[in-house]
Amino acid sequence: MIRRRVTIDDIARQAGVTKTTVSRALNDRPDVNPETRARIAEIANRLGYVPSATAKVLRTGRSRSLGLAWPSFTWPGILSILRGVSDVLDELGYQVMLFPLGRGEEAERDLVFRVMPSLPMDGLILILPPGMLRYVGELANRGVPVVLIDDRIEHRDRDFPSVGTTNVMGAREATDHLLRLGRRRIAMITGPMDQDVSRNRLCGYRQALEEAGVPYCDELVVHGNFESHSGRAAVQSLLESGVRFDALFASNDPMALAALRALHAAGVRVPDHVALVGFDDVEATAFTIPALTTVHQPLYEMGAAAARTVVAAAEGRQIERHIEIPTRLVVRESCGAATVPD
Amino acid sequence: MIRRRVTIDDIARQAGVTKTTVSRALNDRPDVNPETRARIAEIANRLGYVPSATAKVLRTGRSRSLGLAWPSFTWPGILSILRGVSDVLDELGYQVMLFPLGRGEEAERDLVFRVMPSLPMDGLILILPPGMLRYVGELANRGVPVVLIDDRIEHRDRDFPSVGTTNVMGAREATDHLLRLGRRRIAMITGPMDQDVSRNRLCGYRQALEEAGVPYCDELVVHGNFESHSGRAAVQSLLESGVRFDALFASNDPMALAALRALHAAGVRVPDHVALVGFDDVEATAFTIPALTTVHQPLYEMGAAAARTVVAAAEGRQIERHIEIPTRLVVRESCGAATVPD
DNA sequence: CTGTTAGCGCGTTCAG
DNA sequence: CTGAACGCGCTAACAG
Repeated sequence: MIRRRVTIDDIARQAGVTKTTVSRALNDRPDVNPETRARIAEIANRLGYVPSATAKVLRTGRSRSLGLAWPSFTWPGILSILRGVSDVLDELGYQVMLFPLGRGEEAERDLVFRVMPSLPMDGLILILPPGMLRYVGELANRGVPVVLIDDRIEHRDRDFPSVGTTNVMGAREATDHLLRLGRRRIAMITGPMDQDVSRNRLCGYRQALEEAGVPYCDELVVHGNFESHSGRAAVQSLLESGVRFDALFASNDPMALAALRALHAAGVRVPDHVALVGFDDVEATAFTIPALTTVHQPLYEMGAAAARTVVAAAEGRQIERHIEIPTRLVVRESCGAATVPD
Repeated sequence: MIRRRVTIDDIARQAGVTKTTVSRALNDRPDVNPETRARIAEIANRLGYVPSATAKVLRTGRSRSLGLAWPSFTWPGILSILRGVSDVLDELGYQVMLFPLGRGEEAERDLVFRVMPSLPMDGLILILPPGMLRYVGELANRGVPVVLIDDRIEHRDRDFPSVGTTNVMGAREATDHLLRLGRRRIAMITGPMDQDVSRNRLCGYRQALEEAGVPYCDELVVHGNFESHSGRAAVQSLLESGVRFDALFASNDPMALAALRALHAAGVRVPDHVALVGFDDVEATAFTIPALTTVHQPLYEMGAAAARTVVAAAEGRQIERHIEIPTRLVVRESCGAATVPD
């Protein structure tokens, strides 16, 4: 059985006032007689009144809901971000609407020119692969609060605020960890060098070596592309080249996992012969044997920070242009910890 | 610079007609002069008109958007479901709003009594942990289309339609695979026996044995609780009991992964000494050495099916009460395949 | 402290 | 084929 929706008019009638007064009372506005307010609250409650978000939006232009644009196809890490966003927004009383960007550029255009103007979103959180920022700048022009989450880019001063992480420092800590364990011939598998993130992680690696006074050695650095198979290829090429190495730092976990497997297949023992470190802290790293030491990306926290930022912007508060959340080294078994000096 | 929103009134004025006509033209209604229609379309386009979803909802009561209630805290599998839902809804032109249920029962009540009546959702997809179905029945009463996704319950005839999977058959196939490989002493780690899913998977195991004429053996069955550590405990208890076994079927992957590790630690070789199979096909299973054979849960497809179903219901079409999507055995290395007879 | 009036943008009668 | 008038539910001037 479907009964008609209870409106402020119904309450007004029962309370013997106008809907204006009801509206004021229910929204905790000043200038309402405490008694009247109480009476209205009681009636609203008794009638099971629930405000119509739609009508409110139409009138006020604000909806307490945000869009979350995500590349639905990729990468499990997105789940952590989503959780971070969702938890914070839930707490702040905001709703989240999901916009998959799987269709690529067309989807982005749709979002910017059709969906956002149509739907009542107070702001937008973007989780975009690098290079997909074709149209979203337009939103910033239009005054829509937008925050970008990207573990790959450490950019300030772009079109809109962003949340990132410390790729350089993460890589430096990882490398440093290997150095402290006494490893000196540390090989590295990079990501695709046209991406900031790859350059940054390589940079961190070099910094650590330099600080430790260990010479950088070109033949120890092999280029990968963040895909699993390139991790395997990298190991093969290292082994074939005959270059000696006692540690391996892979720029991301999929490559590290593949490397582990390739080393295993070649009879190289981890961590005895070669200590291995990855980057990202994907779920699987905890389950391999040996479990993989890796650099944890604070994705949950990044999502949470982005959510807080965009809400702040939507509510007209001042916000930071760029927030950077530190990575954290997760030491597991693949480095043969135990013997850490300090 | 913020310009005022373009409305049908603006178009009407330019076209020299009323907004009534514009509305009709833009919504592909009959009874509009083709010329007028074309002219209106042209003007709308030129002005960059975007309909206000809010106003439409207020007027029509339908929003082309659905709610997706999810227990944000748990289980990576949720990502696949989310993708399935999101992809289908994107294709059908529906929006998805996320409702985290992390706060538990209170969150559910909120959703049912505050959020759904307030927001203009045409339907709701529920991903709920078993036992959390306290208030949602009320939505069904109110005529809101609701579909439940649950890999754990194979229930028909409940309050609302549901999408599930074939736990019994999946377990039977897994066990059968081990039998075909010549294993006869197949141990099993169950889930918590108060859950349907655990009973079903055990049931599948027994069916397979029976069909193969292999006697069911009580001391080969150890009870776990789906948590990692219970997988380790189960292996320890099997080893300590001294019972001979040449295969192990774990009721889910976390337990299987832990079991792999425990066997490894005890010097038991997988698959040589013991063939191992899990259930769920979580990401990590592909990365262990040996990679884990497991039963794939069609989570993506379940999400997709649920989305299609709830849309159908929202649009007044007839729907099935229960959809069951088959599991699929993913053969990797932990059973020592190769020698499969047929 | 409260009521009157107006309108957010749209779809839908009911007349022509 | 088209227009006039109305209302979805709510908030915001402006009066009193």
